[in-house]
Amino acid sequence: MAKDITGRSENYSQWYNDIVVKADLAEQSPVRGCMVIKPYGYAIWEKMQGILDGMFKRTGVKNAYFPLLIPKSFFSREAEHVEGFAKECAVVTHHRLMSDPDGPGVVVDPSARLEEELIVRPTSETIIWSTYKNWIHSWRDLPILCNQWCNVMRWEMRTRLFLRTAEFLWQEGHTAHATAQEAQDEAMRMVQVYAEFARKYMSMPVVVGHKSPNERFAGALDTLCIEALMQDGKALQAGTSHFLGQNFAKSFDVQYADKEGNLQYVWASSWGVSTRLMGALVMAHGDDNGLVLPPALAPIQVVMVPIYKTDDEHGAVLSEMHALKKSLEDAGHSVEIDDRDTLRPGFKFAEWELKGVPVRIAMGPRDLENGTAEVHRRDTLEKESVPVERLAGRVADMLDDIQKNIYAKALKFRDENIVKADTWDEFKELIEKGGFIQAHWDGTAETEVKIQEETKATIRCIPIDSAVCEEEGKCIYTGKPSHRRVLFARSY
RNA sequence: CUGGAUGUGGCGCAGUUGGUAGCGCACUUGGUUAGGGACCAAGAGGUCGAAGGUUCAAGUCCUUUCAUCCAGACCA
Repeated sequence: MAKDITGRSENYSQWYNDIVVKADLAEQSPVRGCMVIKPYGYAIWEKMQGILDGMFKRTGVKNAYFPLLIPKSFFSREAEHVEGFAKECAVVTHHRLMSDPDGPGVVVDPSARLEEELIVRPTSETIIWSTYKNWIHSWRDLPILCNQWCNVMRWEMRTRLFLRTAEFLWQEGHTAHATAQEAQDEAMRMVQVYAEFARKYMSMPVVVGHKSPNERFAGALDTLCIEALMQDGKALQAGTSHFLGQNFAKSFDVQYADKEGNLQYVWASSWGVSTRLMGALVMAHGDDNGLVLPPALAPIQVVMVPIYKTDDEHGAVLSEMHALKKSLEDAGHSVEIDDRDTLRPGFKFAEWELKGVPVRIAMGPRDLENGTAEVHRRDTLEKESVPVERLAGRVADMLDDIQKNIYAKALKFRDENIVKADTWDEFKELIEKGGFIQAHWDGTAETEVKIQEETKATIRCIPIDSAVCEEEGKCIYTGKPSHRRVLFARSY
């Protein structure tokens, strides 16, 4: 009911929601548009955080934390930036509650109105740049490479768990540099970090590219992104990295004295990924049995299910399992023994599959007799009987293989769904099938908007790492000359 | 804000021409089971989104209102 790109798609939302809820990742909170991330889901996010954080730090980035609330006036400074966000924000207007004079409960104390409203951050550029002003005086203070892990809030009209929620968790990096080149390099470096993370750890292929001017982040001169293809044929923007030029430096008056003693505005980049990556993970690999987690991000990589009838058998299986667990843990795997005695094995099998645990080991009296264990892998659903002494090695190989296999599978899927369109009719037909379409575009915003209006397709990116796109041609919509193909898709 | 739909135990739903609420799952207890989502028995749980109206009688009809979901506008 979930996957193939040709048929359904109406059921896909349902499938996605089911998995997110049933696999214990998250649920809707009573507050409209907000989300409760449950322990199992959060454990995956923590793994993502840990890996990304390490990758950032290896490039010299340091973590910091800036306030949740931003004075409204800060948003009046950078006109272009404000255009992008100001409309859909939560605003704090009062600072005190009082008992309701007309009954039980509390009301907002009208006398506690703030002189200046505070905005719940939709992103932190403004507060960070107003702070950077104090940090930056000389060329010796640069570059500044800061990241923060935090929550942000955007008052979205329609929300979907992980993919679009009013409040979400993310990291936002904000860097300040002496030269345009350095800031551009930083933006490029970070989008490559995101691409590596997606490919290596999430086992999710991505296309790296530039956003068209229309799709650019408000206030940016260039926006780089990674775009992934979901199993229903829609694209998902999984991370962005912006070259901000001197816009914020000028708005917040951040200047430094260069080696010659001249005052210069600094150059900026910002970059971020969010809990949306969780949604990407679900949609990139999930199947009809539930979630499929890449071993690198699975909170539990191996789950063991004991099978027994009598107490004696239970004890024997369990002691064998504890020994195996130890050897697997010594090899660096995270292992859990599911010893809940109220549930039957079949139920546990189904439940752990739903949660996407990569490898399952079942052991029962039969195995004890033979000195084996039944090993099951989540990605292919194949079972094999493995002698206990070879188990540790087999599991290590299998985890490795799953990580690679689901990448290969996702890559194959994506490559099968990147097609070229050379005429407008062809384009309109292909876009209905889903997937990425490589097509020529005349480079104008008007054409882009027209194409979107007629087909709901947007330019996902102008790829930087695809030689196929470099060629002369004619815009599919206007017929005007074009020097390269760009990537179109319908998207989340 | 525009268009469509839905509100009934924790979840998913049924409820006919109005007659005073029922099913599945989950839950509790006891037992039998256990190598792919067990079964039997007993039990607990709802003033049917809210307010008002029609009627001898409203989950059902009428009015108002609120909420949620889907499709748009906005967006990572």
